[in-house]
Amino acid sequence: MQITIDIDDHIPLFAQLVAQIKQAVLGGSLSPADAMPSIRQLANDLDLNNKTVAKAYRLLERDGVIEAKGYRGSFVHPNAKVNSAIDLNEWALAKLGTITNELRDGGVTDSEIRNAFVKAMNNQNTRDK
Amino acid sequence: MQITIDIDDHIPLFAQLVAQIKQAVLGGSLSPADAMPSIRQLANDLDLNNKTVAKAYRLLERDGVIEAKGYRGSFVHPNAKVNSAIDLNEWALAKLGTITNELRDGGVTDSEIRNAFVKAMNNQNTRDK
DNA sequence: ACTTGTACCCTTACTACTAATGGTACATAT
DNA sequence: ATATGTACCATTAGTAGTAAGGGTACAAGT
Repeated sequence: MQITIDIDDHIPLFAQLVAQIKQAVLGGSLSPADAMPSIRQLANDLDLNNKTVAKAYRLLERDGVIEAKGYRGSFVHPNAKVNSAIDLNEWALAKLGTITNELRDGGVTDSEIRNAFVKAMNNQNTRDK
Repeated sequence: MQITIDIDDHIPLFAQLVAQIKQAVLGGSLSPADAMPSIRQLANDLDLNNKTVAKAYRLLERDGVIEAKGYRGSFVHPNAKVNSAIDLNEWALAKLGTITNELRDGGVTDSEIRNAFVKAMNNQNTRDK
């Protein structure tokens, strides 16, 4: 597994990590059940902060690419290859692109769309609390 | 038509104006074909900036509550009463609330939803240019 | 001349995110 | 003891939106 981080890139560091690890899985250089380097280890190797790597790992686990097993470390998920091909962000982008188009076509202002969006997000937050 | 503006209210001034004018239409104190005060006139009366009133009028016209007739002034729209009951913002809120709920249930992070949203808005902008 | 809506220019103050960093601490195991 | 993922506390700097105000100008018509 080779990972190169470009701190001058406009893509966030954690996102570069996530993308490259998914690529490694898809390319076969990472296989299911392989042990991942520990968060602290990888952060040290790549000269990143623990938090940045931890964030990437958290997202990777949510996406079913790796499995965190507490003190035993993290491992490549059994279904990693399939799950790496699924892009939640693209899904979100497509979904949101569809309605924002619909709203704009309906005459709703960009400002109003943005306002309604933050309201929608806040409603969910208070609902969950 | 009585309008009271509360500058200490958290609701934006232009929004207070829009809401109260719609209320006046629904309540019957403003009827179709009635002449609206001019933007500058109303701004003066309510001690608001021209821009604030102009923004309210722009939104009211888009909603089909008033009709702007250039140098002749603005008038209450023939279908004002029906159109005043339609709330584009509520429609937008409902639409966006549905999608954001769906995305959150799908495991997408709030941050990711927000990022995808701004991306979706930007895509539309570049598409329109 | 005067008023109408409208369209630009720009500025101010505010709000709310984001990414990233740093530090501390915890339970769970070996 | 040591290492694991994880969960808090916090700050810094940057981005991007908002509402509102100020000014200037225009064409269209009276």
